[in-house]
Amino acid sequence: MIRTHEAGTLRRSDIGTSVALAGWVARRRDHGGVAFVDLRDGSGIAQVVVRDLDLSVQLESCVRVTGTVRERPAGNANPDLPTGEVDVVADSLEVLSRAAPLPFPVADAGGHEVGEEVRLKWRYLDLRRPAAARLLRLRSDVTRVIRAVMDENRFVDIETPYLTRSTPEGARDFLVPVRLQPGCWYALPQSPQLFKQLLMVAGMERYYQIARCFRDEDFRADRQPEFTQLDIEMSFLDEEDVYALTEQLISRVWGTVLGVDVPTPFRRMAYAEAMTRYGTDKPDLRYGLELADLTSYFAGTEFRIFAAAEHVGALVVPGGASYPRKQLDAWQEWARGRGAKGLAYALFSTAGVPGGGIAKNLAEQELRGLRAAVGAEPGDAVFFAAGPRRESLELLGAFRAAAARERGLVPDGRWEFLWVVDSPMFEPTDEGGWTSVHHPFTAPKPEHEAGFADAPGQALSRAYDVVLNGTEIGGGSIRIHRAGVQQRVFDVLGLSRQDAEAKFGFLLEAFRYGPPPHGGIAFGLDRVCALLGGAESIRDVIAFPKTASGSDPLTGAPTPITAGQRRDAGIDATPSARAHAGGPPNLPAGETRPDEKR
RNA sequence: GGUCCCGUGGUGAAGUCCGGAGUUCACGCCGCCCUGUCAAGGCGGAGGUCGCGGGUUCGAAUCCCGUCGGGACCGCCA
Repeated sequence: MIRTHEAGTLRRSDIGTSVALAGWVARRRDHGGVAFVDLRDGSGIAQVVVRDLDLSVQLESCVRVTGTVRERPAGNANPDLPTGEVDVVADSLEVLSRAAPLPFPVADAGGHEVGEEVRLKWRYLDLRRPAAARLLRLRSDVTRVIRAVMDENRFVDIETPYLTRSTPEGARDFLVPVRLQPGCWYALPQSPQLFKQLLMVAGMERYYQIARCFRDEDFRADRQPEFTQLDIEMSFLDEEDVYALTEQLISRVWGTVLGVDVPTPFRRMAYAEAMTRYGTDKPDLRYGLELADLTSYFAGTEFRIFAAAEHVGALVVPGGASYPRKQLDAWQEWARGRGAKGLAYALFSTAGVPGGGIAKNLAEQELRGLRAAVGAEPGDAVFFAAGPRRESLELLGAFRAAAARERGLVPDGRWEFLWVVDSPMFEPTDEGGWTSVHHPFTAPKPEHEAGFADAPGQALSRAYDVVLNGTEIGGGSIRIHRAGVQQRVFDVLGLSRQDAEAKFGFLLEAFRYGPPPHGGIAFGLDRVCALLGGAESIRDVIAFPKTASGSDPLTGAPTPITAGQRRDAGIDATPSARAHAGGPPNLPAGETRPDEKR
């Protein structure tokens, strides 16, 4: 090594030692006769004292310094630095490589944020900043703990293909042309779902993988076209085995990475209860603010909007009576942005009397009992949503989260884990049919196994989601392992035998050979790391993330291809009859083969 | 596919609503001064197609239309 010590490790005990350091010039303070250089390497920063040496070097140049560790003169220690009691008096300073003028300040001078696009274009400079580098190191800590726990539980780490065919998730696939079979395409996996089930048929019993997944859908702050799952599948298990393993994993990760003690077991809540109390299937339990159901309270009301509604829900906003007009209008605008007509409200005066908003539309005795009915205090505001039950609940659920943020009711440093269980197997489609809430291989609860086909809307599944602070960080299910049950699910989904065969015939074939009862779970590793690190976006925990339009400012990807590449890849080729006969084409879910349409 | 916000020297912002000379602030950069700073300090200086195109106007960073890029959200992502 060309250095003897790491800069951030120097302490009083090193005083008197001759050292060689190598790193980057983070900052320079030149007093003429004496100058100070903050030398940064991966371990931290040490101050180098330079006299009579050439310092004419751009910040962020890479340098090697030799010198002696000295105690700083009395009164000159810097308590903000771990190395602040010492400095290195340089006797040589060698420029290993010069830096060009910087596109943005790497050391956070001025305290201002740098635009994300600029940081991503020079991501390698961005990552020199300790705050950015910290998140990648944290991610590495997380995966190390995960692998340790999975190993202790005798799980087998197995890689599955990235060049494959469509899996049954509902998202669009990324496609890869196949030169050797012009006109044929691989799909990148949306998850290893089918492969891990095949591995259970294969008798691997305990599988896990930290797997890249690909989905060609629009972005969000917590979505990227490629993202990472911790993917787990087990044979001969029931839900409790998944819960126990998950809780062990999470408490170890939180304990090791953050030093936080996560109590187990986690709370559990039925899907229906979560929807009713919080208006979402991933409630944030760091604060109260539960929804109120006023449907029966307003059963006989003269107020048409409430009288006509299937459901009248309400949310009390503490202190909301003092909202200025502007804020009340902003909430209306917020609701319209979510496709609602608005958010009716009433304000409780300090005497507890409701007024404002829709109060004038309500009868005397309705107003009199309102505060007790919704559980409001004087000075609070109550907001109403009336309409179809699910829509009303979801609007209030979203409003609950927004209002909690706006009111400052979301506490820092709390980790509220929750299992959401007993979710429905199916939900209605716009076309009047049914679609899987989870995926088509999710087993029904035993009490719904016989009758789920007769009342698909009532059937509950053996699916489970882990929710943390209002974010879904993982989900999975016990799978169907019996052909008859699987066939009845396909029937409910309106999937013909032919379609089922075309989409995942290879899985059904595998299930003819004694598949074990099995199930599993997958965690969104990027989200987990973002939450652990306090990052605002999963982009911050990905080394080289993409922007919202899917481009990478650093490499410039994606790029057009040349005519030659296009020809070689066989993009425009018609698949040969032989290739076509080799198997059904990669088709998006819900579409039939072109030849079946005729 | 839709809604909203943003785009101004290298960086971050103000200026835009209400048109009047590229104006301002902080950081960075260049030069000079400075022997204990740590966001060092002082003095001086350079640096801008106001994302791009079109329109309105005597005159556009500012108003209008379009477009590109970034971000947030809805749809979508089981």
